[in-house]
Parts: sequence; C-alpha cells; structure tokens
Amino acid sequence: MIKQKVAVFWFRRDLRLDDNLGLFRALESKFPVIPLFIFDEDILDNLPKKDPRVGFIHESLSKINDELNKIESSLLVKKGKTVAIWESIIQDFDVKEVFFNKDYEPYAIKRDLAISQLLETNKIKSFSFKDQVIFEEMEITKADGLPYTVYTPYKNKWLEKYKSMAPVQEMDASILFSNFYKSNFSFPTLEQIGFEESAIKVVPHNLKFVGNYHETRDFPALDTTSYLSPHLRFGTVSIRKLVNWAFHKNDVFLSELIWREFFMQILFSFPKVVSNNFKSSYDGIQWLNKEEDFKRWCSGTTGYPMVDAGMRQLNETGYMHNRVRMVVASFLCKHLLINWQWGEAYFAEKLLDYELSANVGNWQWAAGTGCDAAPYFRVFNPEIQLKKFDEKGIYIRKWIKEFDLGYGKPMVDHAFARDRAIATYKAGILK
DNA sequence: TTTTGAGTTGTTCGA
DNA sequence: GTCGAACAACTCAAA
Repeated sequence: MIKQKVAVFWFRRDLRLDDNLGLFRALESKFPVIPLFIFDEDILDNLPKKDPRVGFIHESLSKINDELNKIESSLLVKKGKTVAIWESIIQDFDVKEVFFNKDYEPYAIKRDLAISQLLETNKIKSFSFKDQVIFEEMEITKADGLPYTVYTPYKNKWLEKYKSMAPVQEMDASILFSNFYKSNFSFPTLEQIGFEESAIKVVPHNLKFVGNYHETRDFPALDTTSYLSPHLRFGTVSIRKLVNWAFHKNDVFLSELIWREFFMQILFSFPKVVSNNFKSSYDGIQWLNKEEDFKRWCSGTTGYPMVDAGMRQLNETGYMHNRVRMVVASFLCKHLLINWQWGEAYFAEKLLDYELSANVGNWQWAAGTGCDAAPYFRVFNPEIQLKKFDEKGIYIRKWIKEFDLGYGKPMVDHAFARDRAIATYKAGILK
C-alpha cells in the first residue's frame, strides 16, 4: 500500500485553532495536514488519576476535534512515549513536513531535540515557531547581549521593543482549513487515556475587570481575577491577541504578562533555578523543614485565616488569588522556615495554572533567594495582610466555613517567627 | 573603568 | 494618627 504524503502539526501547549502561528504555517504546506496531540507518558505517569489539568487538556482537544469534524477532519490523539509515537506515525504515513510551536522548558527542549533528530534521520523537514510568547529567550537582552536579571529594566526594554514592532497581524487560519487531512480518527475518552473526571475545573477566562486591575487586584473578596492563567498555560488563548488588547487597557495588567516572559527567559538562561537558589549565597540557610508544620500549611490549618483560606481555595479549586499566594509563600518560607522547594512542589501539584518558570520564579521571589527577589527581612504579617486586603473577612469566610464558630490559635506567634526568620536568614547568607 | 541610581507586591518602631 | 527610617547592604544596569 502506498503511504500518503502528509504534513503534521503537533499540538502541545497551544490548544487552539485560532491565531496559532505554527498551525497557520503548517496549513500553508502543499501537503494535507494531520493535527496531532500526544499524551506523553513521561509526564502523565507522575500525575494523579484525577488531575484536573489532564481533564482540561482533554476537554480542549475535544473542542478542537469537534471543529475539525465539521470539515471532515479529525485530531489524531496518541498516548505513549513521544519518540515511540513519532516512530509509529512515520511508519503509518509518508510524513514530509512537521510543524510545531516552540516550548522552552528544560524537559520540552530535550524532548523536541530528540524528535527533531528522529525526523532529520528520516529526512523529514521540521519547522518550529515562536507562539507562546511575544519575545522569547535572548530577544530582550542588555546592551552587552546578556539576559536581564532585574525586572524593571527588562520590562522597559520589552515595552520599547514592542512599541517599535509592526502591529500584530492576526492570523485567520480558517481560510486554510480545507488543507486539513481528511480523516475520522477516533477520539479517546479521558478513561481511555487512563484518567478520571475531576470535580475541579478550569473556568472560562473573564476580561471584564482588567481595566481596573491596578485598583482591584489586591482584594480577593472582589473576585475580579481574569482566570486567564490556565488558558495561557495550555495555549487556549493567544498571547499575541491578549497583549495586543491589554496594551491599551491596563499597564499593571500588561506588566503581569511581561513578568511571565521575564521568568520564562530566566528559566531558559538559568535552568538551575528549578532546583537551586538563583542566589547561591542563600544556600546556607538552615531551614527547619518540619513535616508536621508543612502538613498544616498544606491543609490550611495554620490558625492564620488569610493563610488557611488561601490554601483551602487552592485545595478545593486549583486556584489561589495572587495576593494570597504571596502571603502563604512568605508564611511557609519565613514563619515556618521551610525550603521554598517544598511549597513550589505543592503548588506544582495543585495549581491549574502551574507553569514551571513562574512557579519557580515567584517562589524564589517570596523566599528571597531569586533574582530581583523580595529582601529577606520582608516578612508578610498575615494579620495585617488580612486587615488591609480582606477587611470585612469576606474572602476568609468563603473558604473557612467554621470561622465564626471560634477559630483555632495560630500555630506560631508572628513576632517570634518574624525575629527567628530574620535571624536565620542573616546567619545563613554567605558574604 | 568608574560612578551613579535604582530595585513588584512589607513591617515595625519611634518621633 | 502619620511619617520617615531601619531592616542590610548588594548587585545590577546604564551612562
């Protein structure tokens, strides 16, 4: 049997048909395009069976597949080790070209290199595209060509470059949809991939409060969050469209999107931050790392309402308000003197928007060990934070049902913990 | 090369 | 109640 000549577009964390650069370029190919997604066993094997993020990926793929079905095409969904899957695809089709959008995490870089080599060996052309970010690694650098490690000058340069760019062209790939490979691949259920439905769900994003972001962002009771982060994580929204829109809408909100790229380029240029302090002079801190303290933090039973409400919101929904993330992170590192890596790992497990670069970057920021981090003597006072940002206790009552029935005592005295944290850091920081 | 200014999100203390 | 300084110097970026 003669194998059909095809191109393949490989979806990874860009789960949309709309304004997807790599997909657009793929559809310009002279070969019909098979859209592919691989559930990567090297990642999935470490996840719980009810991981809501896998559910969201599955749901997003299902929507894409529904769209494709309208034009007599379908998504090819595979599960296994990526190299083995690609070997099988090369067996089944005469693959001429492969298109995908770049992914900058250490694991992804390694994986993509292996696949690119496999394709090259088989004389298949592969093309990768910048789609996940406005500016990728080494596009925003200091005059000497080295990466920025301080946010503000990075942001200034980023904005300068963005303003000088030609206006963003939105790509309407739908005019090219006729070039999708006609197929009727069967779409697997979540159970067939080895997962189960979770009660926790990614919610649709909501941009209606962005205009007032600078005024409302610190008040968790208002629930004016955009809920964009998981969508950015999995690429169900286009960063180009979002930035283009946010640019005229709200500077502070835009700045958060620039933080995203700042931490991405930090991870790319300094991959050691995944498991090491960015500032190695902080390596000598004597963490207490007490298991039972960590468990109380995880379960939201520290006795500090702001901390507990945040952790319970996380445990129940997979989200946590940004202001509260700072409070719980500072509490873990400074009040409990637990290594930021413990907290980072817990967030990685629970957050729907979990993204390696931002998680590591922000945890190191809170711990004071990161680039451009909070100074070590800055210790958030959970009671003052509550008074300032949830004065009426609306947020904490939402997540702590028993709050008015008499709430437990703090597990550690603030003044004591603050002094201990500053003294411990001071003693541990190498000169 | 040297100098200068600046650095996400805080808290506490004392005048 | 309000305000500035201290917390601790240090490193980075740019001129």
